[in-house]
Amino acid sequence: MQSETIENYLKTIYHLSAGNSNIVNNKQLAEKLNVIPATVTEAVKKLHELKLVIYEKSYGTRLTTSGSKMALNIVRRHRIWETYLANELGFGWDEVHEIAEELEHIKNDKLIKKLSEKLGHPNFDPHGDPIPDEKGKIQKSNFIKLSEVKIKSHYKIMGVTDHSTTFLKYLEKHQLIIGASITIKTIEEFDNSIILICQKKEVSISPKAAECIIVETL
Amino acid sequence: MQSETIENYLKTIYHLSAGNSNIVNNKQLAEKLNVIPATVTEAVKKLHELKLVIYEKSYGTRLTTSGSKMALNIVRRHRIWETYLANELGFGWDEVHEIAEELEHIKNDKLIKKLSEKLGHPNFDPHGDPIPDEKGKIQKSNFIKLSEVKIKSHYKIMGVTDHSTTFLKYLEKHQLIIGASITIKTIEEFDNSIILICQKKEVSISPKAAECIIVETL
DNA sequence: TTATTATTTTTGGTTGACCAAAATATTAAT
DNA sequence: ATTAATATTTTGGTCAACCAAAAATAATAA
Repeated sequence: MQSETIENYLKTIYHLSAGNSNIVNNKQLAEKLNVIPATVTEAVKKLHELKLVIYEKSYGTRLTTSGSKMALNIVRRHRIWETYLANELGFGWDEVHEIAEELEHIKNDKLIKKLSEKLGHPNFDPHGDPIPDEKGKIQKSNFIKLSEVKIKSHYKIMGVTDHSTTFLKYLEKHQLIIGASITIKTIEEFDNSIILICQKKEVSISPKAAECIIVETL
Repeated sequence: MQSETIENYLKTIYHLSAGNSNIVNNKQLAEKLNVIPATVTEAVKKLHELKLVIYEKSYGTRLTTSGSKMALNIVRRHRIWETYLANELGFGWDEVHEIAEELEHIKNDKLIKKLSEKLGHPNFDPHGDPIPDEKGKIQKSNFIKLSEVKIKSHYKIMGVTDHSTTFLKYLEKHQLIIGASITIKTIEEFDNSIILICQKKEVSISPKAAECIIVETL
């Protein structure tokens, strides 16, 4: 198995299992990786052989300790590059994800070390996502999804979990900026839309979008 | 054909034909690309189909205009990255080549543009090799190989054509530094070694090494 | 100009990553 | 518990990039 293929599978399993070692099924994986489920079956069998995942037939796949270590390393590389592109090279935070998808596969520890150094060893990328350190440790915080907030409370927008250009454009349109403080006004009974105050403006956010926005409890 | 494979073939053909459209043969190509000649035959046939090279059976291969354009673009990316790694990230000039071999395949024009911009649009990389501009134009200069110098003349060391670590270590050992001024003392009749003065020290350079060192006539 | 050597090409085969369609499992619904 | 709907796996096959060995071609030397 090619190292880039392995990395893409591990990374995707990691994301789908939400960092924990939750079980991931073939269909989800196939969708994210743009292949058909049959291809995933083949792949996870091989990853099992390599002891990077535990694959249980017709049930699902989860990362082993060493698979998880590798995944965290890829996530680190990705997020370091994203941060570097945004902070040092002046890319917009809606542009960096795509480029980082390619850059993350360059395997040179010294390179990542230098980039991290230059950035002052950041713990979060421009999307607000945490950057694992060299050992894979993630700085955890009291971040929750916007869909989980309580009414009348105050939060700070910290990041997103969807990096698609369409979603980032949506945020821009609604003037939701990373770092902005928000107050939850109400939550619509009808459709669970969240009405919040951001930069003095009242904004309505759909439940789908709220699932993808990370806020910090203030 | 995969884009990375194409790029590696074009780049190698470019280098072996010394920038001109000289004919390159399969054996040379195979050696540089670490494949067997039979594999090269297959590949150049396909590149011919793609109109990136002109391949004449049992004779050799040369770049077409569009193949040359692509090759120059790859060379540009490679050298921009080398320069960036050395100048902005503090890598040694003997380390950058290897990393740039990977980075050169990331296709994002804006990225290279930003890097070049940050570097002040350099025309030469840390090895002294010229960096083609966006249009593929190479800044030419009165550079010659150290093996072609005249006795008693003065030159400046501008770069090398061999980027192997062993060679770069050799240079360091002989205190040959990019940018240093040198004077040719004599050329040994016996073996064509070049005796030169560099940083007040007398150094003897073998013909083989002299082939790989680029100097500028002062 | 033939013989020898070197290079190139052809032929047949492998491996990795994929797919389509058929066959099994699993899960959910009646 | 049986059927229907979903998800998974198996089977057979493709395509790109490679190799080994044999055959063909070209270059060089005798």
